[in-house]
This record gives sequence, structure tokens and C-alpha cells, in this order.
Amino acid sequence: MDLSERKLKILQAIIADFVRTAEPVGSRTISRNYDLGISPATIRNEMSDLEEMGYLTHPHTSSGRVPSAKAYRLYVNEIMEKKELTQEEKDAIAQRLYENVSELDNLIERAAHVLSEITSLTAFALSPGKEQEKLKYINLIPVDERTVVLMIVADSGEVSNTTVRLDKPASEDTLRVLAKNMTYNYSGKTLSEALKVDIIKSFREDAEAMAMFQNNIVPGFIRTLEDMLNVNLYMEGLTNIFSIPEYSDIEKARHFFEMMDRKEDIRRKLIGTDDGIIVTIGGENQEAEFCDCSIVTATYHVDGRMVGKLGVIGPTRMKYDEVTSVVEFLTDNISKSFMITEGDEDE
Amino acid sequence: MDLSERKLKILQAIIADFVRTAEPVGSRTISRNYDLGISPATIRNEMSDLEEMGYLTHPHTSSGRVPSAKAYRLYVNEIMEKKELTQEEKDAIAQRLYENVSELDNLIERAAHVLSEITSLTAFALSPGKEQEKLKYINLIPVDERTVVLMIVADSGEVSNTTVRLDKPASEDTLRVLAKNMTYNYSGKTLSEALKVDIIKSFREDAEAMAMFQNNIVPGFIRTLEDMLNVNLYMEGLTNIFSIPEYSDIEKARHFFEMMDRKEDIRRKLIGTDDGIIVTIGGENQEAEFCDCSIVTATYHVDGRMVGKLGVIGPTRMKYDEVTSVVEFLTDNISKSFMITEGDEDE
DNA sequence: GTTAGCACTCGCACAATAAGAGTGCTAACA
DNA sequence: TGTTAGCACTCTTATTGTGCGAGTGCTAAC
Repeated sequence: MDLSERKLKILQAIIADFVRTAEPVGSRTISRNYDLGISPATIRNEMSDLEEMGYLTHPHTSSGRVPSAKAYRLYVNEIMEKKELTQEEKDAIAQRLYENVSELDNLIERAAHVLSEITSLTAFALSPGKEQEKLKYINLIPVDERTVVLMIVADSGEVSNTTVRLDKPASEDTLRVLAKNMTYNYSGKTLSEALKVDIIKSFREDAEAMAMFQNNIVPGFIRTLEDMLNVNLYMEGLTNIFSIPEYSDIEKARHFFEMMDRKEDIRRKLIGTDDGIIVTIGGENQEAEFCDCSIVTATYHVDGRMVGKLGVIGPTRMKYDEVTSVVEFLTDNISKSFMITEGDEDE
Repeated sequence: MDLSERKLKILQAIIADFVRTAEPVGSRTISRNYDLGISPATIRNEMSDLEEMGYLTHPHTSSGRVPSAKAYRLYVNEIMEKKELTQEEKDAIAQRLYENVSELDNLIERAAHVLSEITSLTAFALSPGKEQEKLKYINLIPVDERTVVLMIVADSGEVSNTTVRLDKPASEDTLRVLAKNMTYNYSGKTLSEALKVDIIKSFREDAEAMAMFQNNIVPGFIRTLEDMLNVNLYMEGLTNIFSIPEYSDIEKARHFFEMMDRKEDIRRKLIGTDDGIIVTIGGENQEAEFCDCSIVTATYHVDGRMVGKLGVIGPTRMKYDEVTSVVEFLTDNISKSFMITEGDEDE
């Protein structure tokens, strides 16, 4: 059930106009502003067909047409041509991306920020997932007689630490043995595997070390592992929605903010999506709360593994061509940045 | 220029009513709902006086009165009686405060969260300021041949670290010497003093160590110090403002969110205020953007030193008695928590 | 000094009206 | 058979007018 060339053209024009103005589009507007060489009446007939086919809706009898999610889907899949960024645009974006960025986790947040500014939408980013990272070794560094820093080093070079307070003093020797034992038991395991290992048994012969380990170190160790596994969700440009006509109603705005406040839901939703650039339009979202929104996400990679996400959320009426291009450009850059600093092959 | 007993009573009634309803208060409402034993007409006369004195304003001729900032100030200073929390309330708040709290920085954020829920306003908190903390020692821990973890230990037991990538491999010995040298030069200094020390000269005799230090360690060291000095600003309950009639207009809401988005301004404003419980009402705020708001802050302490803040921001019409009590109770609890875990005298 | 009474003012909600934008249908045209 | 002009009709939105209610301020009486 293909659409005629002309219907496609009209649909495209309606989408273009509606994306620009946020107002329902009438037949005369199309005939006047888009050079299709047909009269409003003809356009009306076509519109009527398109509506019947589910591509357009009608807020009320005497108002113009609004594209449906199905129309946007068609547009994104078939009509839309990828908007190639010019070299100047690319340079400008890259420059802003790397401004004030000292560490990589920082880069993710910055990317979300730049993305929200460019698109004037709300952008989000997920910091790299570390399920695949492996423990390299564990170190216990005495600070004072009853304070110890527990340091976990992953094979990527990522280091995380926590301060542990002991219930009785421990000698440096004890700590060294403990650390050695832990390293022996954990190294090579991924972070999530490490959470499941039971190494208490390896202290069987030394009750005191075991007690020390169990009561003091383990809680801190688990906390740190969980902390490393924890994926940060950054959100930027929340206030942009106040400039979007769809949210000029206070209840809509409230709903949006309350939705964005449920970080856990958002995180779950984002982690769920596949690799590559994903566009989810309106009702295509399973969750009722997102069904007025479109979400565009892209994935960035480390070692060819998908590890994090970047994207925007906004009204279904958005500039999909522009947004997808920018999101893609940014994730490509992030992936490249990880390559350069993670690998050692430069210079 | 003191107010008569009766004027005070009337003013108090107006404030109570307006805080509750957010509607301008008329003379009949007061006479009906508050048992002052005087007729609306008398109240009207008094109101007229109060208005002339600057305690009340008049949105338009034929509408009730609204308390001015001056009235709230009088109320907070003179009329308001501190609302003592019942033991049950205290227990309930304390329980919620310590729910899911594993670390102290976490406690601050949690406190803001609980505060926002109790007051139905927007709450914020500043994590402890660390200007006074002193460096205890510095450690350089090799991870692999060209990766080193720089660890800074403060005398409070606070530990911070960063991963440093070296431009050429360094032996463990070199690192040990470097760390020793740094500890020698920095220990006992506060974090901010440390930022000003120039220890390059102490490597004068060892050009190679100096180069290594200067090019690789110093940037990471500075970054980590700045990171430790950095005071986190937590905000909770931003969406609460959608339930406040003052912000039912979309432009007002927008303005509020954009204001709260300027984290730096807010941080500066909060750090500026004095010790103790501070109530700043409407136009008393120097900054134009806060002059429709009231801000209540309180300080929490470590070792009797004021280190962090907790507070709420909302419309000038707020329950000052309740808010100040809760804010005070929470900061007291935070200060106590710091004492228990910082000191060693327990058990 | 206090109060009742009353005229007056304003804002707000509601209905009525007019204008405008857009559709859908019909009939004519190429 | 597809296209178009014309026209009646629908529905929204802005505007205007009206009445009501809440509240004031003033005056005169208590």
C-alpha cells in the first residue's frame, strides 16, 4: 500500500510546516508556500485520503491537519534525507564539546549539554556502563591506624576508592595480606561477577583476618563495586521545554518535569534500547508517560562494545534530520575520544 | 513606632490566612474566622492604617490585603513563635533522613530531599566546604607502567584520587621519591594553600624528576585539589513549585527554573550568608531574581566550624515557623552525624 | 472608639457576537 | 477521470458586554 509521489510530497510539506510552526496545517498554506503546482482543493482531497490512511489527524473539523506518529515514522524511514553537517558546523560542535573537558566522564555530560543547546531540546546521556570491565587488582592503603583506603583498579585503568573505617587497628602486614588475597580471588573477574564471589572461605585458617575482612572491608568493597557499576544519567536543557509550544500549558510542563524526575524510569528505558541511532516516536513508546514524546538515542562505543547512550527527548514534532545528525556526530566523537585515550598507540 | 496589640493581632491573622490560601484577605474573612471580637469595619480601619505603614498592600482597590515583605519580617522577628516539633515528628524525620544513607555526602543530599518533601518547597544543600582541611600526605600508586593513581589524604581522613597518565614510564622508586617530596612540601597546608605552593624548585637537582612532576603530576594534583575544594550544590523538589499558586503562570515557572539552573549564582548566594538560621524575605534579597522569593538557610557544623548549608527557597508566602523548625532540626542532626563519625570517642 | 449601612470599584466568570481559518461537497472543466 | 472553483458549513478564537460577588472607604449613628 504505497503512497503516490504526490501524496508523499504533500505529507512532507505538511510535516515540514508543522515542525516549523507547531500549528495545524491547512490546504491553502501548503499550496501557497510549497511549490507543488496543485490547488488547495486537490490538496484537500489528498489530505482527506492521507487522513483515512492514518498519516494525518484532525484536531477538530475546521482546522488544518497534524501529522500522526505514523507519518513521522514514514518520514524518518523513507522521506527524510540525512542532514550532512558542514565542516564548519562540525568544527564548531567539536570545539564546544571539548571545551573545559578534563576527564572522560566529564565529556559525556558536556556532550549532553552541547546537544541540548544545539537542538533546543532536553538532552540526556548515560555514562559508560562498566559491566564488562575486569578487576585488575585491589589495594588497601593505610591512612591512619584505623582508617584504610580500599582501592579497586580495573584493567581499563579506571580506579575507584572508598575510605574504610576499621573497628580495630590493623597492621600494614595484615592489610597487605588481605589485599593480596583479594586480588588473587578477584582479578580477572568482571565487576558484576565480583559481586557474587564468596571469598570468605579463603580466610578459613585465619579467623582474625576473616573477621576483619568480613566486618570492615566487605561492605566498603561492595559499595565501591556498586558505585563503579552505577551508570550516571545526565540531563541538560530541561528548561528548554518552556520554549516549546507543546508545553506552554502548565500541566503539560509539570508532567514533563515530573517524568524527568523519575530518573530510574528514564535510565531503565534508555539502557533498554539497542545499538545505533534509535528514533522512537510518540505512541511507539511502550510507556504511557513517553507517548507524547519522541526520543532519539545513539550509542557510543569503547573497543567496539556499546557502552553508553546520548540522546534527546522532545515533542514528536522535532527536526528529526537535524537531531539524528547531531546525535550521531557527537557519539562518533565520543567513541573516538575513548579510543585515543584508552589505547596507547598514539605518539 | 510600635504597633498596637490589636494591629499585631490583625496582621498576624492576615498573614496566617494569606499563607494558607494565597488569596488577598478581606476584612470580613478576618472577622469571621479569627475571634478578635471586632467588626469588619473596625478591621478595615486598622487595615488601612497598616497599609499606610507599609505592612500591607493592595493588588487593586476592591480586593483584600496582602502582607508585604515588611510584614513577614515583623512576623518572623516578633510575632512568630517557634513551632516545636513533636517527638513523633522528630523521630519520623530522623528516620527518613538516615534511610539509605551510606556516606556523609549522601546525607546532605538526603537531607535536602527530606526537607523538600516536608515543606513542599524547593530545598537545596551545600556539601561541606573543605577550605580548612589540611593535607596529611600524598601517595603515588603505580597501576601500570605509565599509569599512576595520585591519592591525596586529608587529616580528616577524607581521601581523593585521580588517575594520571605519564608521558614516559616511571619506576616505583621515582614515584616513591616524588610522593615523599610532595608530602614533605604539602602536609599541614590547607587545600587552598596547597594550590599556591611552588615546589618545583625542590627538584632543582633532579631535572628528570622535575619534568615528570611538572608535566604529569601537577595538572592531576591541581585538578584533584580543586575537586576536593569544590562544594556540591544539591537541589531537590524543584517540581514542587508547580503546586504553588504563585507559579501557576508558565512564565513565572520558567523564570524560577531558569534561576535555579544558574547553579553558580545560587552557590555564591548561599555561601555568602552567615552562620545560623537566616531568613531572607522577598526584596531583602540583593539580587533582582530572588526578590519574589524567600530563602531560609541554616548551617551545619563540623568541629564547631560552619561548613555547609541547608535550606529552602519558595514564595514569600511560606510557613516560616514550620520551615525554620524543620531546617534547624535537620542541620542539628547533620552536625551530630558528623561528630559521631568524625570523632573516635564512640564505643 | 466602634459599628452599621451604603455607594462605589474592580476583577472575574459567562454569554453573545463576529471574524477567520479550514474543511467537505458539488459541479464544472480539461 | 483527475483537477479545480465555489460555497455552505463548522469550529476556534478574540472581543465585547453583562452581572455578580467580594471588598473597600466613607459617613453617620451608637
